[in-house]
Order: sequence, then C-alpha cells, then structure tokens
Amino acid sequence: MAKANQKAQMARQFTHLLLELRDELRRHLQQKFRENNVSLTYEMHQVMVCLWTKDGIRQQDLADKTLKDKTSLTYLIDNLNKRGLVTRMEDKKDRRSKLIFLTNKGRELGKIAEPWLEELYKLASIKVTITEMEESMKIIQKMIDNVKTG
Amino acid sequence: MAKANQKAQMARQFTHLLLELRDELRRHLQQKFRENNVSLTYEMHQVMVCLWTKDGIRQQDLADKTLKDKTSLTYLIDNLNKRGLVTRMEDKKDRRSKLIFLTNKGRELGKIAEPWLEELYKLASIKVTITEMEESMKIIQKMIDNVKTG
DNA sequence: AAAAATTAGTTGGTTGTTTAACTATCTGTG
DNA sequence: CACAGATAGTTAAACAACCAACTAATTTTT
Repeated sequence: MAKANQKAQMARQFTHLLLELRDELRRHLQQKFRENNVSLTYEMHQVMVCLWTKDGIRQQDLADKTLKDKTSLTYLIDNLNKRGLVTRMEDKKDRRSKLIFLTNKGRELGKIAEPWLEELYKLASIKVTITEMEESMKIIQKMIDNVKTG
Repeated sequence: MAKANQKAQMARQFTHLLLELRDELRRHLQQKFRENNVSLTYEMHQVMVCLWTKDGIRQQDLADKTLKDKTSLTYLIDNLNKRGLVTRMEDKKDRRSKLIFLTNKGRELGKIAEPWLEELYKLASIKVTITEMEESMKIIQKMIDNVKTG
C-alpha cells in the first residue's frame, strides 16, 4: 500500500497548508482591526459576522455557525457585551435560551467592518476561479465526511 | 463587479470549510488520544510530530514548523516536559538557543501514535486522488500568497 | 401526570495563543 | 574593539478552547 501512504503524507501537507491560510487570513484581519482602533479579536469578529447577517438568535445557534463550543460562546458574548456591541435577552418562548441582539454600536461597527471583510476575501481569491474553488470544496467536503463517518 | 463579490462570497464559504476539516481532524485525534489514555493535546502532538522526525532542534525551529509563536512553544515544551516526553538542553554552539530532545518515553510514544496519524490521514484521503489534493493545494497556496503580498 | 431524557446556558479548571516587555547572547559594521 | 541591531527564549496579562459537572427549563416516555 505504498500509494495509500503517499496519499496520507499528502493529506498531512494539505492540512498544514489549511492552517497556513487560516493564519494568514487571521493575521491580516487582526491587523486591519488594530490599525483602525477596533478592539475586536478574530473570534469575536466571527460571532459578529453571524449577527450582522441576522441577530436575535440563540447562543447555541452562534456556536453551531462558528463551529465553536457553547462554552466559548458564553465567554465571547461576555466580552462582546463588555465592549457594548451585543446584549443578551431571555427568550420568552423557551426560557432556557438567550437571544443575542446587536446594539446600535454593534450594528454601526458592521457597516465599517463588512467592507474590510469583502476586501479581504476579494484579495484572497485573486487569480482563483469560482470553478476551482467549487472543485476544491468538493474535495474538502469529501475529506470531512471521511473523517466524520470513519 | 458582481462577479468579484460572488467570488469573495465563495472564498468565505471556502475558508469556513477549511476550518471544518481542521476541527474534524482535531476532534478525531483528540478522541484517539483520550481513548488510549494518552495525555496529549492536539497542539502537543504537533510538536511531537516534528520531534519524532528529528529531535535536538531549537524551540524557534519547532515554532516555525508548527506555525506557532515562540511564546507558545515555551509553554508547550514546559507541558511536554512535565509529562516527561522531552528535555531542554542548552546549545553549546549558541547559548541563546535551547535544543529539545525526546526522552525514551517520548520516543516510545511516537511508535504508538505515529500509526494513528497514518491511519487518520489515510482515512481522510479515501476516495480523494493525489492529483485532486495537488490541485487544491495549488489553489490554497495561491490564496495564501494573495493575502501575504496584499 | 410523573419520571426520564434532552437541551441551553454557566462555572471551574487546564491548556493554548498572542502581544509587549524583558534578559541574554550573538553578529556585523564602523 | 565597540556598539547597534538582530535573535532565542522567558514572563505577564488578556483572550480563547475544551472538558466535566452543574442548574434550569423543556420534551419525551411510560
């Protein structure tokens, strides 16, 4: 099974490269925030992106969307709350849940930061076609499914 | 520039999927360690993989190879040291550096854990060809370069 | 309707990451 | 040689991730 080993080896390099891209995106964005005196970490921004799309959703939903633990969300929302960007409200329909809403400040930040994100991802996809990305995504999805069901 | 926006949107989905794969690999490996009563985190294992290939290297080299900060390495090596897997030795040639060596226990662990890693990456690459991975890696590399030089 | 199982969120503890400031050592240029 | 700058590693503090155990509320089972 020399071929399987070679493939496994390549899969290792592949995941290493994934980390590199993630780190690069992270670094770029953090720097943008710092330059503009926006006190927002990469993790907080991930949560804010969800909320800019639609707020008034549960912490667990945010956890699912950001691929984070619900414990992390408790913590992150505390920190976003401290910064005056979000508020917690008890869900009247299900009193176990808490709904997270943007404050005005949080919404205003979105108007500033969303263009930066657009810009970053446009930059990242220069000289890469939609088809290429689609093909890659199929492969990555296959790998995810392999590990999940394995 | 509707097309550029569409591409940026896809780049977002793309990076989200990358994170999902990384998380899945991480989860799978952590579980394997736990099942076998190996007290090793994903981060520690990243360092150990480097050392199993070649030990007696500097902390900074380990930082570069694992894409981590040298501060994280100080911390990680402390923890690996506590677990009796590695030792620090001053480099006689350059007294600023410290060389990290595997202990016998650390080396033995490699013999147990390396097959698990092989297995995991073989699993991940089922029904994915080398060519496909190479193509994906080219695209990811292009994106990394875009962001780096941007 | 009562008991059991599930779900949402919090808390505590350990581990990891990042920035900035710091010490010690080495290197290169004048 | 001297000294400015670079490099290796550490420390402290803030932020984040993950697990286990917990509370409270809801849903399912019996």
